[in-house]
Amino acid sequence: MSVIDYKEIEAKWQASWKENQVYKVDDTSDKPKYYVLDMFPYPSGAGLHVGHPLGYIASDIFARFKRMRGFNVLHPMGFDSFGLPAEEYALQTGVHPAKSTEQNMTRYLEQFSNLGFSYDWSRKLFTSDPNYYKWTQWIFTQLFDHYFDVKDQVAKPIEELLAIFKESGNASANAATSQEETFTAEQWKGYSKAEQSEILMNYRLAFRKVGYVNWCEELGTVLANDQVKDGLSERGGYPVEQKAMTQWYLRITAYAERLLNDLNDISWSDALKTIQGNWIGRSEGASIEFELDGREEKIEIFTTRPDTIFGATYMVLAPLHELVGQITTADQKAKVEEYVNYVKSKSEIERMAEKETTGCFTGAYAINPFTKEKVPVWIAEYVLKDYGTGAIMAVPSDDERDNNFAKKFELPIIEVVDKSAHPGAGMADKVGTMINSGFINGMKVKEAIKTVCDKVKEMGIGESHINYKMRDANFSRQRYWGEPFPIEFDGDGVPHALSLDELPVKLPVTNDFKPGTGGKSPLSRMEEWVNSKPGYTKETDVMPAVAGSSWYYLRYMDPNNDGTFAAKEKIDYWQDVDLYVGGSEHAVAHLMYARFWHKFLFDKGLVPTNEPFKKLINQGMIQGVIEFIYLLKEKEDGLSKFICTELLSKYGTEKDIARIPIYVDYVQDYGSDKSYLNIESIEKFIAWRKEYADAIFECGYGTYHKGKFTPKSDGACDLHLYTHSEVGKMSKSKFNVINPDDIIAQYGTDCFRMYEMFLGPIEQSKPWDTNGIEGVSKFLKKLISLYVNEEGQWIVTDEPSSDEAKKVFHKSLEKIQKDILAFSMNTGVSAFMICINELKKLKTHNRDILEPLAQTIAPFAPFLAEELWHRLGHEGSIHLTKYPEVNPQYLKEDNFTYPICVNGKKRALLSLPADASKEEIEKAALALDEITKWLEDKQIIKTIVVPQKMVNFVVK
RNA sequence: GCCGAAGUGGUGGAAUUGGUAGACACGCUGGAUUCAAAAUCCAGUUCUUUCACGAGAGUGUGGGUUCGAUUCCCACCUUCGGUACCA
Repeated sequence: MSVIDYKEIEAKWQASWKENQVYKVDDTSDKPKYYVLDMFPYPSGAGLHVGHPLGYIASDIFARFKRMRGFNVLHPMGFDSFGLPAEEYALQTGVHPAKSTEQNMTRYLEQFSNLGFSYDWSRKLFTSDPNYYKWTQWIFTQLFDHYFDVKDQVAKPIEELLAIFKESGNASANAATSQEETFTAEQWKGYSKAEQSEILMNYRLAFRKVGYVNWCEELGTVLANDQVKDGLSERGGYPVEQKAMTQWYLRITAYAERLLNDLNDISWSDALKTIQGNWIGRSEGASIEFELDGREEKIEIFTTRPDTIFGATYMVLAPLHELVGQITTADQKAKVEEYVNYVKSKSEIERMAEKETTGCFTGAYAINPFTKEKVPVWIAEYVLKDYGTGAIMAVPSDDERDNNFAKKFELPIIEVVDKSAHPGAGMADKVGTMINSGFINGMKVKEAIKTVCDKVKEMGIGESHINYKMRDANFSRQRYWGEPFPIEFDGDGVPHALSLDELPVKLPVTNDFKPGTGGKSPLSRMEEWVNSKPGYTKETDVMPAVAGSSWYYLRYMDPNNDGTFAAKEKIDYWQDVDLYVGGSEHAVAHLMYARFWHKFLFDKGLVPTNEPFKKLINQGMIQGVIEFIYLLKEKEDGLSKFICTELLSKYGTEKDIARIPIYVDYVQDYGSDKSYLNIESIEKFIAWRKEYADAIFECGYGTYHKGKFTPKSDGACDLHLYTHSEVGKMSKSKFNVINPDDIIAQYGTDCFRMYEMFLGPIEQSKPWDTNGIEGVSKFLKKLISLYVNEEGQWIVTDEPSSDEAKKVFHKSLEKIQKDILAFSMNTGVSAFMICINELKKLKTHNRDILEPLAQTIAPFAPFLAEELWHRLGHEGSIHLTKYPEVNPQYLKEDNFTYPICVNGKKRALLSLPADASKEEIEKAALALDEITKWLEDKQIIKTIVVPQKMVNFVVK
């Protein structure tokens, strides 16, 4: 037992900090502001797991450091409390999501408190709170009421667009749009209200269009991608197909250019910027129309290589392209339908990952506008409906996938680019000289691209076009536990945004969360709610979880404001997030949507900055071990059968076997190569999954069935059913969540905090283990022993410390500060360990070192530091004191130890004065016996002397 | 498939702009203390070879640039994250 009882001091200081509101922050101050934000968690039923605090601890250290460095630090926390798991739980148990979510939040709050974070809890928010989602809904109505002016690159009120339509139709409007037809002012005025509304949908930043969802007929519901495995529903294993449905979307594509360009202005990692850039996927090219042989319809394609059009020997449409049904010939109809059904049974990700080349001929032919040749029109899963125009001209000579496809289906390949002058250039490289290409023969690729673009424009069949891979964001969920849309439809089915005084549209209370009919949300069945306003019906879809998280960082600035989403003067003070820390798994979705919303609010003059998160750090994930047991897909004599991993080959291939994840706690030696289930484990498993009570469990030593173990031969060992272990995300659905609670109870919060930091670089992912925690625990005890002896006596003296001890401290202080600023917390902890080891050796008990030492470690070990501070005789919190300054006087080194190398290999060490000249260094090195023996009979060709680095002799 | 990241002792990891590979810990081995254990302290611990001194090899694999490469370049392998409805 340590001389300081961490449980006692944790309770004491938690209460004291709360009572004295140590971490409460004002919205005005003479100090410079600093905003440190953590990605808020979804309050899962499994509780906060050991992966969450990794980023939270690091940002807390940073926030505490900044505070002690004289900044006014905003460091808030809240909950992303809308989400699918709570609704799934409600479906299974009948517990209302609001209730389970609240319970989970209470649990999280306790865990947060135990972790000693310096959050200003008076700013707590959660996205499922009507006082919060009122403003989420309000921002949505603003998106609905705006369009994007492409020329000015700014959002404008829809009224301005209406004025343009009335004045001169839509041809002159520079708006981001999905509208294809043009109309005149007269035509516009002649349209009905419903028709006008339909057209405006093609302009609004929040709009409705048809999109595809994962539809499961058996379950009567729409499924998340996460809930679909191998084309079957995870729950029940029923078929899932792509179903068309009218849904809400956000026109994020309008902001693509700004989202891309403004990446240059923010301090994010290059990797993350690259990911976002690739996600936006800007590509320059041309859209070109191909006529169909003997038909009215035309196929519009997008290509980045218009120069290769003479090599376009076939066309490919996305299988879900609307033209497919129209152009397919009678004799190909059956085959095409079969193929489309096959594609519909697969998720997009599965289709993209498909290694095998698949496709189907439609029977139709298009006309290459330049060669006038008839080219066959195919459909294939490698062309995606939502990318570009959902159709391509295939040029097998210059595109890898087209090439594979052409080879497989024996389609012609015409070489059109001579790359002989560019050895090593790949198919996709835009270099070479055009051949077999009519009027562009002999041109360089770049020139040919421009020439073809000009030509198609002249011919009236196309134009230069910038395409983005990024798609508009599907914003509808056919679910209950999300923000209701602030939208009502009138008698003509025209949607209207509700005004602010009608918000929030509260989620109706119900205990029945089953989906509505035809894939509609559960809300559709609540007729009273849907029809509460005479003559109107409410939208019954709800918003996705990204809605609430797209602007929450602004609400923290003014969390309780009922008159606006956040008061202007408070936003003007806090501006934006200076440092944002969160998991790398959010690299695109959340960060892209939040940037989009922020830019929209900026356009409206509601926020003063163009980007929300100045600096961002992506922490790696703490992974868990996922344990699986193998279940035969076919029952044996009507009984389920689980088999040991070692028997896998006996029972056929992976195809015949399902992998069932199991609670890691049930598994013996989990995570190791030899993880296994014994009889006790199986009994726990059966108690949990009662449907397997009758199952047979077979391992190499025997079988277990209904409580009885039958060995295979006499004297066989116990049951050892080996399991399959994998490393993966910690998740409730994988039954592998490890909570920090037990570790904190055993070692204390300060130790847990420092251990998580000691694990390794913050950005790196790694599986959780507690192997090294003893070392950190010992370190803290050693630290305490500088202040208090084993008998519990206070041993700090007022005598001045030695220069040697001061040197140790100030060198450590310098390193630690540098590490905190670089977010290199693991090396910071190491620096503390080295510092304490040396101070211990020097028997340092002097107040002039131990006081600043306590302040130095305060951001890392807040409880212990506070306790020591008070025992040192101070009133008030250590966390509100000023961080110690480095005294450069103690950083100087008199000597440097040189490695002396021969041919790059270290042969000796030599300590010399730090200011020794090159000549002196060389001379001293050559005098060493260890070196002369390597130089005998050899000739020195070159001598490299780098002061304060090394010496190298090159010999022959 | 595509995009991004990582790969260093038995383990987690360290190593300024290319300059002593393995800091700091865990584990292990031996010793001290103890009736014994825990705890604590001391010493050792990349591998091969050697009684030892020493020598050789070594940062996922294969090449390259350099006096010198964990670090830079090329090709590949493995693992993890994302891939638009998990959050």
